[in-house]
Amino acid sequence: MRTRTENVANSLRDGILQGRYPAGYHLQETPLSEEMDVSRTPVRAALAALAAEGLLDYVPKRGYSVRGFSLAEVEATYEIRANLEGMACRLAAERGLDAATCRKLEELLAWGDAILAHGTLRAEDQDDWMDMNNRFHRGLIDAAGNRVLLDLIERTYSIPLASSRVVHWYDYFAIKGSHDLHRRVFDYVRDGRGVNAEAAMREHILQAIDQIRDRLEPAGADNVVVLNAHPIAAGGRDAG
Amino acid sequence: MRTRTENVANSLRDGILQGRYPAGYHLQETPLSEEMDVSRTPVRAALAALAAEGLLDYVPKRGYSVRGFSLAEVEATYEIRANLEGMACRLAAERGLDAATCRKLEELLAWGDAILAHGTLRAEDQDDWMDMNNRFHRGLIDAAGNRVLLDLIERTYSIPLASSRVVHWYDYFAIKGSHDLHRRVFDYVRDGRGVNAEAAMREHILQAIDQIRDRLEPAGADNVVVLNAHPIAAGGRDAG
DNA sequence: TCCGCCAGTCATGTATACATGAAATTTCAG
DNA sequence: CTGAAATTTCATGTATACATGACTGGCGGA
Repeated sequence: MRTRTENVANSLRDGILQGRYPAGYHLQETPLSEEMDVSRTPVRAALAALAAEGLLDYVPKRGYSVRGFSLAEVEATYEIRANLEGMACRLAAERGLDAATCRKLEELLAWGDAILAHGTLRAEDQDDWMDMNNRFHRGLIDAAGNRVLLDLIERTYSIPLASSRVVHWYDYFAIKGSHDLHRRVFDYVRDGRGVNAEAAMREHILQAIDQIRDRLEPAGADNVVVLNAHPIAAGGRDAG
Repeated sequence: MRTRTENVANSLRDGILQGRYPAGYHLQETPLSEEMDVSRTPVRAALAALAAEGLLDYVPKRGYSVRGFSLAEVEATYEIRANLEGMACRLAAERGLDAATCRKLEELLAWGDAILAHGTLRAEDQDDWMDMNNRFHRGLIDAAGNRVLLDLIERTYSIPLASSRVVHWYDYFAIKGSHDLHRRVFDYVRDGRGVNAEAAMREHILQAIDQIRDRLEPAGADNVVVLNAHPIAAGGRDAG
């Protein structure tokens, strides 16, 4: 973290993703600047950045409010991610992996093997898994060598329930299946089989939708803070 | 245009898309604020907004530079747009068109019929066509009722050569073919045939890639200002 | 009682001064 | 003359004061 703007943006992003600021909440510059002990300038810049990421709604002269997401939007996000990351794998396969990338991905797969070797999901491994998973996906996306694709994929990660920090860490066999697909994707990419790589990555990501749905529907959609948006409405300055 | 920030952003966006600021050009706050006769504050906000749109590169403490796009990136953008807008049509078909939307889309199709009725492409019709085309696509996307999808699609429009302002207005039969596909897409959506609607929209957008390629390759990629990025490099403060 | 106008309040928009730190230049040792 | 360290320069980062305009609440008329 270099600039205060970045600090504030990270702090706000955490707050939003953790649900500390509920959907519709009106984020005001002055209170935030006092809480964070900076001036309004970096707060304004951070709010603008988060709005551009899609986490906030913005209306000129009215300010920023926390955006909500419907279950349909979360599902669409996963479907889109599946398409985009699948495409990235296809491009990476067509382009070919350089030796360093190949080695790095193999190491990440070995890391995954190590985590799963216990035969059960240990809570203390969850962060490691998330880290490994993010690096693996990112490695493949980078291997596609297409920044437009990277940008759009990153944007799908910014949607709360589709965030790369969300790991559905409760079913050993689901995680194991994920890892197996990682390996298959890698093999396909390495062997230049773009179409197969694309399909395998799509399958891998689309599985996550079911996990999301399984988790949300029994709980009821209202239980999820990020759902059901209430953008700043006329006639309610501090609505939220 | 309400705020100065928006004015500056629009002005800069035009300049970038028209190639007045070449790829790699370092946009500095003070000179811009003097040119545009505003303070640095709205200029900064506008630069941040354009960077978030993906038109500029940003490095903390170094500033903003015009981003370049490779032909591969432009092609990928169209492929992605084809997927996303196809998906939008599928969702719209599954959801069903309300009467007002249905009527509006039919009017837009009739507008297209009228433009093409001359049997030849008249230069003065180009803006009308672009307007009609944008409204038609936007109408379908809105009908999908999914803002995440809308956001991502809009982002694909912000890439220079994939911008909604680019119309390949030089081949009557290509335009006529476009229009016929519009009509087929609409019919499928209206009739609730989501899969067909998706396929037709994909076909429609993927055709544009060929037109882009046909236009760029004979001219040589270097002829195109937005290609071949030169992001701000270490050792070149005013590198351009 | 209800509607609409008016002024007050306050959040956002903008200008400007100062702080910070990266790049360019100069200086000096070898 | 070469190279590196110190200095200078200046663009960006931040704080703060002021401007603008949207919501609020009260007043008066219907």
